[in-house]
Amino acid sequence: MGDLEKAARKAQEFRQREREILDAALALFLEQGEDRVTVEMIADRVGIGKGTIYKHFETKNEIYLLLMIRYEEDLAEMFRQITSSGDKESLPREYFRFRISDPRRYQLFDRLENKVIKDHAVPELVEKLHAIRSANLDNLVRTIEARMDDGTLENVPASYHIAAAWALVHGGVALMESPFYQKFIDDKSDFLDFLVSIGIRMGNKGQRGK
Amino acid sequence: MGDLEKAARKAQEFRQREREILDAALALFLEQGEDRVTVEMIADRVGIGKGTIYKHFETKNEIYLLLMIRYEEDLAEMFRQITSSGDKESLPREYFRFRISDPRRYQLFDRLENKVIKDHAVPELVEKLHAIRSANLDNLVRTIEARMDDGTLENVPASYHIAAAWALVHGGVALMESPFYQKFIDDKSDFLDFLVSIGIRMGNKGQRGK
Amino acid sequence: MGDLEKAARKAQEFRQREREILDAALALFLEQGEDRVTVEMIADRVGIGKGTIYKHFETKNEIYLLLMIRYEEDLAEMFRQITSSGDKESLPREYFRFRISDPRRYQLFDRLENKVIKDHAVPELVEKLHAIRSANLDNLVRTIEARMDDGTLENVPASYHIAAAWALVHGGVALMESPFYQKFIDDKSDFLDFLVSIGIRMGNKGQRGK
Amino acid sequence: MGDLEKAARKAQEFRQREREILDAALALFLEQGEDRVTVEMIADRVGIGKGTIYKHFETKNEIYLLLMIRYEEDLAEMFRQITSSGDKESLPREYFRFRISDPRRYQLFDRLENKVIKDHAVPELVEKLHAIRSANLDNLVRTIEARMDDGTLENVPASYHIAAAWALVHGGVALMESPFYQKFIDDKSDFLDFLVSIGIRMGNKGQRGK
DNA sequence: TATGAATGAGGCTTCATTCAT
DNA sequence: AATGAATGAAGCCTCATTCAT
Repeated sequence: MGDLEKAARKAQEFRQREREILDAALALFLEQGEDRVTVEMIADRVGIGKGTIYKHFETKNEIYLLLMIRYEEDLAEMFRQITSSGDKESLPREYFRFRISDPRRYQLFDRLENKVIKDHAVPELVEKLHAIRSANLDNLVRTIEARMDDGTLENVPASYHIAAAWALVHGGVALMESPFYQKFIDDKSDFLDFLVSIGIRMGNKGQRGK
Repeated sequence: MGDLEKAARKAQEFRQREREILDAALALFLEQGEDRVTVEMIADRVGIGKGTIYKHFETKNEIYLLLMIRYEEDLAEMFRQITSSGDKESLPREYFRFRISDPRRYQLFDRLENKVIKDHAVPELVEKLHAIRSANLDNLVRTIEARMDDGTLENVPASYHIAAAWALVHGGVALMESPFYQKFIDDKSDFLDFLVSIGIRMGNKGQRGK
Repeated sequence: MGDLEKAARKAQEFRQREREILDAALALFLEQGEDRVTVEMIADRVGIGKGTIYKHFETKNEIYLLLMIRYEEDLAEMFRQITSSGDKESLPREYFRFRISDPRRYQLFDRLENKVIKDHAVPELVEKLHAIRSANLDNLVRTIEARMDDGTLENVPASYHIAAAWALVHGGVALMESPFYQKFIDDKSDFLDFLVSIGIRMGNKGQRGK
Repeated sequence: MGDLEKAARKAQEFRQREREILDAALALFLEQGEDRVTVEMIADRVGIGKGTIYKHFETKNEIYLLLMIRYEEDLAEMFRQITSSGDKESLPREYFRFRISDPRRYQLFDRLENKVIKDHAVPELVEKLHAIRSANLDNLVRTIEARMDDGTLENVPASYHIAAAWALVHGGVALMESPFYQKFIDDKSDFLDFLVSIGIRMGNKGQRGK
């Protein structure tokens, strides 16, 4: 095996370890809440030393950000696949399906983003995160605009439709994850149908003011 | 002045101080974020010693809870007033108006509740909080049920209507407070109109499946 | 005892503890070198908890500076006493005597000052330190200027005389503290006499160019 | 090319690399201060791996020492050249000129020597350093003694003259490098003239007691 | 020989809570 | 009741050194 090959393998392993760390961190954050998880706990779960984590990430905040960026990049990847498959119509639906698919993570990231921004931590990465998200939303915007041209959707800025859907999803997730409201709703799946039906007709034309 | 009177005054002063502490704590939490606020900072703002705070509250978590309970009790009080004024119809509207009226606080409490529950802290108070909230929601439920009898609202469990509205409000607040989405929406007040219009027709009859 | 008295005593005790911490820190720095001394070691020597140190000082760097400021203030105090005793003539001699009197400390502070400045740490205190030192040197300058008017000293800016003496003292201290040069000089006290004689005639008039 | 030649070339390359490492280390120490420079930074600047450094030096302290030894050996080399050129008279002047020529380095090494000695690190190398320095100083001693025989210099042990000059240089350097004293002296080059004039007449005969 | 990933002891600092006065 | 000094567990991060490849 040549030296070049070796180096490539090493680099690969390094990236693999990075992924392991991020996976472990994410799992722990979800299980115990980010505040309760120390860098040492992450290291222990991966089975490496504390210091090793700092070969991969400068600070704990960077781990937060990288996790969020990875999430947003997964979304971008999904968008790319859908776009190349020609089924642009399904973009918004898939977008929100993705977001809801793992509500705990969704909430975690929301919390983390707020915290990181409040701390003015790692601003370059925050910017990067927002750039990716912006690009993703741009895709959505274009799809929505096409639908407004169809006349299906009420003719307001496309961002309104997206934001409103985002809000409903965000609120729905918070609701379903809240210990209190879980008791308040008897039949969760039935309620979710109700919520989805609201979401679907939310921006439809001819509804307003009715 | 008799001893009894004196004791009564003292007790009153004690309760007054408790209120001051809670007010200071709330103000600081909103200004700086709960993680950045130490018990000492609260004491300093009230102008008392740190130890005194622990004469009133057992732990910092208790302060969190008491703040939330006070909020929920304010809601209960509002409900009582509206009910006694006979204008039961306006209950839901006022409920959500109240929640939105101070979005920062609304989010703070949401965060705190999740944290406190995750920590299994002060469970008696959590229960109390939930009990008050349940009573409040019961009031709403009754009003909503009346409207469904009218035929105005779609005939699903009343909790669905409430929860859906809660979700939309919750999501809307998160949206408007998020640094990222603030940039995404150009004309905030116009968007809010849009969101409100959705909220209003959300559970109206005859919409579903359209 | 009144409450006021009590408070005063407490304040006094607090300041006393501060002094204890500084004394312990200084002793340890001199014994082991500042890099080897941890905050915990200082606390242990005083017989208090680590956290207590941070009630008195914000950072380890602040301890460094406070130590230096105290030293410079002791000098100022000495100056005040000499001035009030009317014997202004002896100011320079006493100044340098003081500096040499504890060479280890003198060197420690020199090292600390350089380090703290390189780290841009606690700039307000650095400024304060320099302000006090400036005031002290101003006193010296005035005395020196008087001597130049006498015609005893060569007529150059007074700061030259002071700085030259400072340099000789600084170098002499470094020499006497250096393990290597200690071996190089056989009879230390004889050499010191030699050095002092140089210092004394250093700035005398009519020497230059000879 | 024979195996022997190859081995020789390898050995030479190895020594060359050692020099590169030391150069990089010195440059970094001067730029950033020794405490801020990690072994990794040195390796990066040379463009090699961190581990390689440990093939050349056992510890970071050894790097310190080797740097100082190299400096002292450069001095020895200079001495050898001057001696062979027959101009022994200029030895002391050149010695001090050399020391002052790079004041930052001079101070760095002083700091390092003190640190290393305090840590009892690599005693063999410390000894070696001191041996070379002793030899260098012996050369100086002999020159000085010749001058005392001339009657130019006051008749004290030669080491006194050397040590006194060393002290003045050391102090002068500290002065000129100190942020504080830099402000204290207005016209630096004028002051340096003053200091040099002191140095020149410092040990001259017939001055003492004046 | 060269590498650089991995290590983990060790340092600084924070802050909720306690307790003697 | 009120105080605030004292505590120490706990967290984040650094970096010289090791060692398997």
